[in-house]
Amino acid sequence: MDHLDHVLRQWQAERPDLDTSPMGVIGRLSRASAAVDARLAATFTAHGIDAATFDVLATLVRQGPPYRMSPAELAADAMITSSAVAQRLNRLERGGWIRRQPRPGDGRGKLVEITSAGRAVVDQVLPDHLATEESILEPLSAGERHQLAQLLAHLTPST
Amino acid sequence: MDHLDHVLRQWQAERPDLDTSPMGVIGRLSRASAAVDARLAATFTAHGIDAATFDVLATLVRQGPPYRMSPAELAADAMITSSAVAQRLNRLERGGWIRRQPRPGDGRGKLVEITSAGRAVVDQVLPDHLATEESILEPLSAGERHQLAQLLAHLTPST
DNA sequence: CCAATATAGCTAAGTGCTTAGCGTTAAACT
DNA sequence: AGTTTAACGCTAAGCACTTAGCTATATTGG
Repeated sequence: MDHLDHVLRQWQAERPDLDTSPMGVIGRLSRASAAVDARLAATFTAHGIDAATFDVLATLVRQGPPYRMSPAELAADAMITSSAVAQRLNRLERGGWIRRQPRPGDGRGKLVEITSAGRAVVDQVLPDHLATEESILEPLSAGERHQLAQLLAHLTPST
Repeated sequence: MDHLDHVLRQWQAERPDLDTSPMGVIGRLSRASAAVDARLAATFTAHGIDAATFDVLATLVRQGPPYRMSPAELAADAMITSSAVAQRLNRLERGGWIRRQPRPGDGRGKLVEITSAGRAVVDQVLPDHLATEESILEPLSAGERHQLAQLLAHLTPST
């Protein structure tokens, strides 16, 4: 009897003419995501950064050498606007974690490169971050995790 | 081969020393939630409102008569701060969708009551909203929906 | 070739949240 | 009873995003 059970019961009493069952799934998805975000944020705060910072730095690291991406690629990867990327990069550049370089052969473009300080942040935070994710998933068996990932993939068209 | 498969492959190449598999589940959860939110938002926009507005009005309606809640209850239900609730209520009150009344017997408290105009908004939007949710879940069978809800509930401690 | 259009990245302004802190009323403690 | 502490709802300020629109460079099409 979680929160969504209560919500569905209320709807059933107030609007018995409607099939409100989809709310049970979508509502739990929304609340699970918010709960997970909150737990991840705590780890980032403990390391003096936030999720947006880690997101950009980790995305650059996982590209492998030479650890460079265009702002547009970063935007697509993080599912945010190019404007939001520009503002994130301003902060990260002020902090000395990334550098902007001109893109060879295209005077419009830039390449974002992580600095050694930025690499160090990822090296320090990543193990803790993974441990937090692992502890979030602790209630699920390996099979259940796989099953959950599969089901979620069906809700995410073409990303 | 979705986006998360690609991400995991990158991590495997760059940091084979770490078990990055939890990212596959948590990442898909995050992206699925974002994708769902975007689809829901489109329906709300089509009706000239946003998710926050619908959230408050629908929460009041599903309480049943007399459709009243305290701001604190609204905050707990929506998982936002009481400050955010106060600002949402300011907008909704300006729009004529809710009323604030003093709480009998407690000079500190208030009771938020939905107006007939607010009820009308929910009556108009709710069927479309449910249709959108249904279409989001369309790739999943009834059994899979139930399974997904169960798995998500395990990730959401005590809400 | 060169004008028209598209692309890349950015700033400015607007929005809705959070944190911090206020005034008011209720409850708890001596 | 009177003082302290807690609870309630709110505003002010700060923050990270969005949308709108800018400049500069590339590409397309007559």
